[in-house]
Amino acid sequence: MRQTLTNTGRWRSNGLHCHSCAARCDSVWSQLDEPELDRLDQHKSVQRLDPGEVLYGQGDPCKGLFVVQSGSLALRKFDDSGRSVLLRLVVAGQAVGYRCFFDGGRYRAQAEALEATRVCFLKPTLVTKMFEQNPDVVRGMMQRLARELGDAEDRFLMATRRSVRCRLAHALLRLKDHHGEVDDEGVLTVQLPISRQDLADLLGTRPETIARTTRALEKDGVASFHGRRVVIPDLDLLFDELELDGC
Amino acid sequence: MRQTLTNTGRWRSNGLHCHSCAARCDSVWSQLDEPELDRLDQHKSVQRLDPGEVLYGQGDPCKGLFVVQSGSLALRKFDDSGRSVLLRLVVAGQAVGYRCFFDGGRYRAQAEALEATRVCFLKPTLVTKMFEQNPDVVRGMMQRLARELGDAEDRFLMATRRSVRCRLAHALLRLKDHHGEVDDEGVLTVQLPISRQDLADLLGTRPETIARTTRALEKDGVASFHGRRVVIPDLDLLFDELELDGC
DNA sequence: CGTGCCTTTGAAGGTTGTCAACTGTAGTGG
DNA sequence: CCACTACAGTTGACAACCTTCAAAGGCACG
Repeated sequence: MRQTLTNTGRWRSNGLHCHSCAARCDSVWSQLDEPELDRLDQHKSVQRLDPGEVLYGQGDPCKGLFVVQSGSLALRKFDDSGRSVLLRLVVAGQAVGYRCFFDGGRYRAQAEALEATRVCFLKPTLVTKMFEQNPDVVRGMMQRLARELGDAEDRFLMATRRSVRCRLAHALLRLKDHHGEVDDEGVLTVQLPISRQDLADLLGTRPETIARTTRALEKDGVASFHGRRVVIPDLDLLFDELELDGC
Repeated sequence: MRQTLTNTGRWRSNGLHCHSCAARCDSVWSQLDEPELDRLDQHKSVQRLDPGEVLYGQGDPCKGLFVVQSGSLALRKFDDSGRSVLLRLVVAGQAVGYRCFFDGGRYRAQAEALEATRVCFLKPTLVTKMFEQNPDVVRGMMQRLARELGDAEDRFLMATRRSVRCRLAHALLRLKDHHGEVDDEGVLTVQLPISRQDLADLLGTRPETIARTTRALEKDGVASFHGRRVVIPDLDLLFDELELDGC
C-alpha cells in the first residue's frame, strides 16, 4: 500500500481513489463529476483510527469535514458532569463534522472510532470551493441536516414519552438496516456495532437497565442476546413492541 | 388597514412592507437588498392566526416557508398514541417550515399559534429563487439548521440525564432572553408564553410534575410562580440549579 | 493464570407517571 | 348579575419505572 507524507505531518494511506471508493455511492458525493473527484482526491488526506480513538473532541474548533471511508464512528456528547449520550453512529460513506462546519462554532460532540476506521479529511477551503461549484452537493447537505434535525426531534419524543423497552426495540429495528442479516429460515440476526454501555448511551439510559430489558425481551421470546449478536426469530414481535401500551 | 384578495382566496392584511418589518432585522432576511425585499413583499401573503389555531399539521405536505411577523408559534410533535412534546417556540422574525422545505418530505411537527399571530407565507418557487440569488441567505439557513440540530441534541442529553427540576431551571434561563424583564431592584420577571401543560411538553414531562417542581423551587426561594408570571429574585440561585448533583 | 473491564444480577431507593379528587378561573347563558 | 359549565392547574396517594449501589460472573488481554 502506497504511503505518502501529508502536510499535516501524519502518515497516511491514500487508500482508495475517490473515484473507486465504494463508500461514495451512498453519499452526497455521488453527484460529483470526474474533475471534481480528481481534485477531491488530490487534496484529501486519509487518517487511520484505532478502536476507541478520538477523531475530534467536544469543544475543539472545527477542523474541516470528515468522511468515513471504512469502519465506523460514534458521535458522543458530554454534559458538564461527564455524563454522556451517543447521538449517532456514522458508517462508511457518511460525513462527520458538517454540523459544526455550517454552524461555524466548535464541535458540540466528540467523534470516536468504534472499530479500526479510515477517515478522509477535507480542508475547509476545499469544502467551501466544492460547495460553491456544486449546488447539488449543498442541497444534499441541507437535506441531510434537515433529516438529522427531524431524527433528533423524534429521539426527544421517544426518550421522554416511551419506555426503555420500546426504545430498545426501535433501536434494533434501525440497526438491522446496516447491521442485520436474514438467514434461510427468515430469522434476523443483528450484529450490534456497540457495547452495552454505548447502547445505554444511545437510548439515554444505564447499562443495568439495558441488561434487564434485554433479559425481559428474551423471556418474552422477542429476541435473544448473545454478546453483540441479537437473534430475532419474528420481526413482527419486535414491531409489536412499538405499539404496546407501556411504550 | 388595506385589504387585498390573494390568489389563495384568503383575505389578507399586507401589514408591514418587508422593508419596514421590524421582525426582519433579527433574521436571515436582514441580508436582502432593496429589490429583493420588494419582490418578497409583492409575492408574500399574510395570514392571521387565532390563539391555538394550527398553521400546518404533522404529516401535511410542505406548503412553503413561513415567517412570523408578530405573535408567536409553537412546534408540537405527536407520536402514534397522541402523546406530544413541544420542540420549539417561534417568535417574530423567525422562520417556520424550513426543516421540511429542505427535507423535501412532509411536516414532522405541527405549528400552532400561541397567541394572535401574523405569519408571512412564501411559496416554494419564490423561496427557491431567492436562495439561488442570495447565497448569504442559504448560508444563514444552513447555520440555523446546524444550530437547531445542536440544540436538539443538547435537549436529548438534558432530557435523559437531568432531573425535571434542572430542566425547568434551564428552560427559565432560556425563556428570560425573550420573555424576561429586570426591574429597578434587579429582580427578574419572566412572563411565560405557554401554559403549564405546554411547559410540561417542552420539558418532556407531565403537568403534575411541573406543579410539584415549581412548588419545590418556591419552597427553596429560587423562584415564585403566579400564573404565567415567574419572579426570580436572584439569578445566581437559578444558575446553581444547573450545577447541582441531582441535575 | 491473574488482572482489569464489561456485563449481569440483586436489593433498595428515588424520581416520575398515573389516577382521582379538588380548586380556581374563564366563558356562557339564563 | 349570577349560576352553570368546562377546563386548566393543583394536590395527594400510589405504583411503576428507572437509577443507584454493591457484588458476582464472564471475557479478553497481558
